[in-house]
Amino acid sequence: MSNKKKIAESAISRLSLYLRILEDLVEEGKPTVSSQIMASQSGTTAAQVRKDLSLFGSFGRRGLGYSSADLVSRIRQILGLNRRWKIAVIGMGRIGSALVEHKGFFDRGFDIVALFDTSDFKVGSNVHGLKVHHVNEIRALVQDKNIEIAVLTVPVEAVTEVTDLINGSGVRGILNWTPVRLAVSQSIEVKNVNMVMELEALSFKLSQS
Amino acid sequence: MSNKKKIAESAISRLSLYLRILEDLVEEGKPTVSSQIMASQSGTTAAQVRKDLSLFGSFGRRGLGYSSADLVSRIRQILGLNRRWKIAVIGMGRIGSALVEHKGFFDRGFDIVALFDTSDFKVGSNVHGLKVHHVNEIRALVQDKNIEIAVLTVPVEAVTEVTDLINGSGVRGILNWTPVRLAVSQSIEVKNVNMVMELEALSFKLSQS
DNA sequence: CTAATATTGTGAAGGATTTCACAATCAAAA
DNA sequence: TTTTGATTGTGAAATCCTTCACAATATTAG
Repeated sequence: MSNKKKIAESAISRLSLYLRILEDLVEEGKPTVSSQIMASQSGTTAAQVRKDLSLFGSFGRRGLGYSSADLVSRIRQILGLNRRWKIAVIGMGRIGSALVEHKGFFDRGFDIVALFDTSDFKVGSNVHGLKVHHVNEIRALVQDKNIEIAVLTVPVEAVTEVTDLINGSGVRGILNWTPVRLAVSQSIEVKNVNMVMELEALSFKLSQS
Repeated sequence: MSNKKKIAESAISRLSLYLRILEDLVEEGKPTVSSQIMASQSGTTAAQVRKDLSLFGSFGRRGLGYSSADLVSRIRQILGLNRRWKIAVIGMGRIGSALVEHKGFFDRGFDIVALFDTSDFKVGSNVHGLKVHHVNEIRALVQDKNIEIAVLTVPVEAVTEVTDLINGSGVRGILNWTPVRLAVSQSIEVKNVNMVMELEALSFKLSQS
């Protein structure tokens, strides 16, 4: 499935947005939708919506618009959401545990199937019905349960140890909550989420005006 | 302070990144730093680093590089971090409460000074030493405490009610954790943080390869 | 004092993304 | 059947962002 055409990151996150909007429209019983409607609901332009979709094919009908239900399944297909993903959460601090108990992931196709921590105090305990394992067991459990994505919520001090364990474990993607650039093998996809950086961007904008 | 020159979002988040790197370098006692070092530590190019900085002035010395400490204070100035920001967290679910207890915000200049929720069950309780107020009190407390930023972690059903209360309350920026586009007055800056969208972007990349 | 080496700041080039604008197509109305 | 109105898909243009490349400037060594 090696697709050569380069797709912009920004196009992908808009697709994610369109998907949510379309699902709502289907729920509301709207059978068709125009690029204009999607644009206004997602805060972009109709041309942008059409261009984004055209990167992957011609899904609409001229003069008529798009079938909402069809577009939902097209976008799910494009984003790789026509299946479920197994994920591990590494780091059972406050944020890690809050994420585990968050229903939103399951609802959208992501199953949290394993939890890890470095502290002996937490290892062995239960979070939301799942046992917390020691990070040393990452490799074994990833292979055993076919886990492809790891959500990393450990403290900065633990990052080196944990990334070493993740490398070569079989994990293919990481959602990194730590404020550290991860030193992982090139083949692992990393997405960084950084609350403080977002607040700093807000701070910049507020200082401008 | 109305600066007309348009600065790219991406440049700002890199600046945030450089700041963290520079602070570490100062800590390590490195008095100067080159664009090359900043680049390799932040995963970009030396030219990009210099261009980013040059958007705001000439902070280095040819042949020598930049003074780490000076650059820290320049970037803090640029990002509006030469002051503390007061923030409110609205929505005391699992994620909201986890954020409140997270030390990282305080450490980097953001003080959580008020908490809100819609549920009578939670209102009146204490989270991390702060009383939880009813969202109806948003306006009064924002004005009283001079709060400028709100972090929104309420469930989707509550978004409309809460954004109505935020509009005109005096809040100037929102860090929005809900998967909903907020209908707020144009003068309010919104930054969206969406865990599921990040996972979907990972899903896309993993499906490509 | 001169040469060698390091490194910034920046205009210009190159590349990527967004917007424009319009032919193509469809349904419904006349 | 023809016209009208809606709407897509997409090259081309415009805009935005990144990279290149080099003059300018600093230090150090000889």
